[in-house]
Amino acid sequence: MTSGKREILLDVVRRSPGPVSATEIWDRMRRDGVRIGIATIYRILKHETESGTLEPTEFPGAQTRYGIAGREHHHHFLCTSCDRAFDAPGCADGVQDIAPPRFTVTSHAIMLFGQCDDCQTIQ
Amino acid sequence: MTSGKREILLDVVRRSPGPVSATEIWDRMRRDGVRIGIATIYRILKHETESGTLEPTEFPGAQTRYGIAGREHHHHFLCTSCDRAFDAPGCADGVQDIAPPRFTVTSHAIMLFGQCDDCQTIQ
DNA sequence: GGGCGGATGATAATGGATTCTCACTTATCG
DNA sequence: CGATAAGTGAGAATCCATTATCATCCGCCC
Repeated sequence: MTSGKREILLDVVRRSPGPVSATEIWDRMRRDGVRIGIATIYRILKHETESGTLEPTEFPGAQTRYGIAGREHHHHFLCTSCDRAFDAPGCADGVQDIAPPRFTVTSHAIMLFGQCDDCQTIQ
Repeated sequence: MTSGKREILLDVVRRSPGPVSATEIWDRMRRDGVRIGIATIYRILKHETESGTLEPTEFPGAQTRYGIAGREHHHHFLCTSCDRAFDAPGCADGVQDIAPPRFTVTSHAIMLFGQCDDCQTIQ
């Protein structure tokens, strides 16, 4: 059950600069020569999410991406050129203050869009 | 082409406290006694978006919602009880400062989650 | 080696949002 | 009124992410 593929998958996530989607993981693993099906990717992702190792992040109009769980509060940057997600450390002051009066805020998400360093040198 | 339904739809959007989805508009219009199909809703939404009257906003794991375009910079609150979206005026200081070094930020989105005023009195 | 159970891959199935199709209605204008 | 064009509704079709199915494979114990 604790197969090698699970560890390889986790390594892919750990080495990524931000959360990755099932198909991104799939592509990466196959490119690395690992023979694996998309179903297994989803199986491992589900399992690791339930066991608290991975943490899903939903992006608007995109697949769910997964990152290592339990890290410091942070947000995300989405490159509109290469469509990759990156972690953005920290937060912004007064984020929750913009909520309408009498609303209770339990969590929040900040998403930045633009060009990552790779993409702006190329473009 | 400038049918009455188009104006009714726009009124539904104008009167909403935040962006609304195609099905929310559909439900509302039918409840108001308007006989309309979901296809027409999507047709109008597409047309008004292209003509710059409406502005789509994508929410993580939810349908696209539409609001009146061209208003002041603002963000959104999503009530996790009734699943409605609300406009949240203003912004937070230093939002873009959390981007990784050398990244170019072209836009950003802040999403707050929690209970709207209606839902917290009920629950 | 044989057999058993869990893991796996290919692919079919599902679910939900959106778009397409097409027959039918409505508007326009002479 | 009559004819043509535009608008519309119902439902089929599509698209995509995710899940289910099931035959096969692999490791392990006897």
